[in-house]
Amino acid sequence: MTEEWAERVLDAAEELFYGQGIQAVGMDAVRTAAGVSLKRLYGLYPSKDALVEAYLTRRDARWRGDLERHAAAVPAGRERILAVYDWLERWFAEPGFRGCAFVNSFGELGAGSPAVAAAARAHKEAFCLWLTGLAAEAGAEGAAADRLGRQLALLAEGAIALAALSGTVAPARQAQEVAGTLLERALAE
Amino acid sequence: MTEEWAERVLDAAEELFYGQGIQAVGMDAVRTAAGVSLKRLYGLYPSKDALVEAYLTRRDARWRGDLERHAAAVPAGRERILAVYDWLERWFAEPGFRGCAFVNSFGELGAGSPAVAAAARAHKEAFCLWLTGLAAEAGAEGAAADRLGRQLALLAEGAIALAALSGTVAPARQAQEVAGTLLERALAE
DNA sequence: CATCCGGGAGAACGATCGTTCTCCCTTGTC
DNA sequence: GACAAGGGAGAACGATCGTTCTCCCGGATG
Repeated sequence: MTEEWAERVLDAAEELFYGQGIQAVGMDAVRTAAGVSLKRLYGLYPSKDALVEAYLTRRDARWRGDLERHAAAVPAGRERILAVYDWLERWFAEPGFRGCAFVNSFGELGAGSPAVAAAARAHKEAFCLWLTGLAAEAGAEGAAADRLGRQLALLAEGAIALAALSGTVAPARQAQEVAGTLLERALAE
Repeated sequence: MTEEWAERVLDAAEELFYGQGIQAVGMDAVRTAAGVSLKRLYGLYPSKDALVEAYLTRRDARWRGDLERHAAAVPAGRERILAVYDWLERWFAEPGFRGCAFVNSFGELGAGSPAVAAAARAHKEAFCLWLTGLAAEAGAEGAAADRLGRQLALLAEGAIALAALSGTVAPARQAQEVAGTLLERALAE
C-alpha cells in the first residue's frame, strides 16, 4: 500500500529532520533512511516542502495526542495539570530529545517559509487552548482560565527550551513547582 | 583599521544570521551587506564557522550588557527583577524580533556544531546565574535564590519563545505576572 | 617615471542540494 | 516465449554554497 510507504518515509524524515535540522538533511538521506527509491519518494511527496509540512502536521497530532492520552489517565483538576509536566519530564529524558520541533523549525525557516510559521503558530495555539481547558476543568472561570492557560503554556515552553539547551530534565520539575504555586493561588479564589 | 571592518562585518552577519537563520545566509550575502571584498572577509574571519562563533559571542555580550544596564537603572530587589520583563517586552516589540538567537542557532546547528551548542549553553547559564544574583539581592538566600533564579529564567525563556512564535509582546506581561507571584511567595519567608 | 605591492571584483572550483531522467531488470499477461 | 508496464538504482542537471585563485588597478616608494 502507498499508505505504508508514506508512513515509513515520514518516520525517517521525522527522525532526521528533528535530530539534525531540516536544512541539514537532504532528500537523499531521507530516501536512504526510509529504504525507498527517489522516484517513489517524489511520488509520495512532490517536494521537500511538502514533506516538511507533512512532518510537522503528523508530529503535531502525535505530540498532542500522546500528551492528551497521558493526561486523561489522571483525575481532572489540579492533578491533571501537574501531570503535564510529568509527561514533559519523560519526554526530556528520551534519547535524542532536542527541544520543540516547531520552535526549531520556526527558528530555522520561519522567516522564509510561511507554511512552517503557520504550523508552528497553530501548534502552540492548540497547546495553549488545551491547557486553558484543563484550567477551566480545574475550577478557573472565564478570563481566569484563559490567564492560567497562558501561564501554564509559558512554563511548559520555557521548560522545553531549557531542557534542550541544558541537556537536563530538571526544568520540568521547576516548571511543575511554579505551576503548583499558580494553581494554589488561582484556585484559592 | 581592521577593527572597524571586523565590526562592520559582524553587524551585517548578525542582522542576516539572526533574521534568516545561519544556513540560509551565504558568505556572499554577508560580503555584500557589509560592503567588503571576499578577500578581506576571509582575512578577518577564516571561515563561516569562525564568523558564526564571533556573531554568537558578541551577541551574548551585548544582549546581557543591555539587559544588565537596564536593570541597574532600577532599585535593587523585587522591582529590579520585574524590570527584566519590561526589558523583554521592549525587545519583543523591536522590528525583526525573531526569538532567542541562541535557541535558534542551537535548533538549527546544535546537533552538528559543538561550538554553537556550547555558546548557547553558556549564554543561558550566564543569564540564569545573573537572575540568581538578582534573587539573592532581593532577599532570597542560598538554595532559595538558586531556585528562584531558575524559575525566573524559565519564565523568561518561555516568554521569548512564545513571543517569537505568536508575534506578540503579551508573553512578557504574563511572565512578569507570574514572576510577581513567585516573588511575593518567596520573599514572604 | 618605473616598480612593486595591497587590495578589489569576481571567476573558478569542488561539493552538495533538490529534482528529473535514463537505463535496466523484474513481473505479470497473452 | 514475447512483450508491455512499472519500479529501482543512480547518473545527470542546474543552482548554490564555502572557499580559493586570478587578474587588474591605484597608489606609495625609489
